[in-house]
Amino acid sequence: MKLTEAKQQFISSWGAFGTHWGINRTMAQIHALLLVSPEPMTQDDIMEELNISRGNTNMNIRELINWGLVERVLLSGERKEYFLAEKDMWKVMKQIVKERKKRELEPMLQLLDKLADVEGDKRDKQIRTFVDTISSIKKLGLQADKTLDIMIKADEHWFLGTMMKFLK
Amino acid sequence: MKLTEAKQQFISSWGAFGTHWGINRTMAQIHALLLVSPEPMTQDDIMEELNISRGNTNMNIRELINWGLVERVLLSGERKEYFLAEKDMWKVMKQIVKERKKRELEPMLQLLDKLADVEGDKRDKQIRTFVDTISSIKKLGLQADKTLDIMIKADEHWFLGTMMKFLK
DNA sequence: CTAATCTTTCAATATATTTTGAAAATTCGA
DNA sequence: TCGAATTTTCAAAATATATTGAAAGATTAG
Repeated sequence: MKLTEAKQQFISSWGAFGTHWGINRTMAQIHALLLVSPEPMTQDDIMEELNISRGNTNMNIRELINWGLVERVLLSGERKEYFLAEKDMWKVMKQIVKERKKRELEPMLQLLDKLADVEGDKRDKQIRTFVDTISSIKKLGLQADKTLDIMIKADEHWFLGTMMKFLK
Repeated sequence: MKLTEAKQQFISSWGAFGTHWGINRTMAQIHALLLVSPEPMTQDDIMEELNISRGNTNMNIRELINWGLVERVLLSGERKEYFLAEKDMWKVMKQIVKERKKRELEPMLQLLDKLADVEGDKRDKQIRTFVDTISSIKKLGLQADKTLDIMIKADEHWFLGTMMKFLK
């Protein structure tokens, strides 16, 4: 397969993939494009390559920067901004995990805390089921929270190596 | 907090949560409702409780069944179908992981395999970056695949116990 | 300071997804 | 087998989300 075709396929699949994870197609496509680009790219480069509008490009680059996946680069002597994606996929994964944990898991755990102490007779079946469900979700959530925290801090080799030994 | 309010909040947040994970709001809400319901419920019960149409209810219940999160229950002497959610959250999580792995991770790994052998001079910077990126995504993906497989087969106590030892 | 270049915003538009509800299909008791 | 009860389907409508592009805002070279 030729590079151009492979690149197209990668960008398009990464985009489709993103939509399953609550990330919009364009954001994922820009990310994919920058991931396989050896050099930093400008907004215009990206617009042209993906055939999308200036506004759309701008918004989604910004979002990628918020997620910590892309950084602005200033090339000396150039007026334009260039954009560069983090290429170390372990770091990329940790960054995504970190953000999603902050944006989703942590608020959910807070909510579960509030919901856990519902009033009423604990012998009531409705109440008991509610409390039990909430508390088992919370237990699993806390477990995940801890595990992810360690992963976020970990070095790739240590983490994967140790993990593999344990899970064998 | 009263049970009714707590339930409302749980259902509504679980729905919002779902949308961040590529699951539609209604499907997540029905799941939440069934998770905290001690008894199996009928389609009509669900429609009424969530104020949604018959068609919508039916479609999403079926989708939950496809995901293996809800099962049909026939109560003796009753014509109607009842629906019951798996309450063991460890099993629920394993089931979700299993399905997403099959639907998303595995196809992605297949694609990466195809993309990995792009033609061309490996000294070309474009090609090298492409190949390197693809192969490091693949490496991480395979790692995840293995880990998730172990988790899917694992018993909760063994898995969490091992994790905890590992993470200390 | 000015003008050219570049970036950001956002209302309007386009697209995609979800929901409805009525009709068709199925199921099952009598 | 009939017909009432129940489930399923799916085209149309409603809603939600993403995209455009032109205008406004910001930045910097000269």
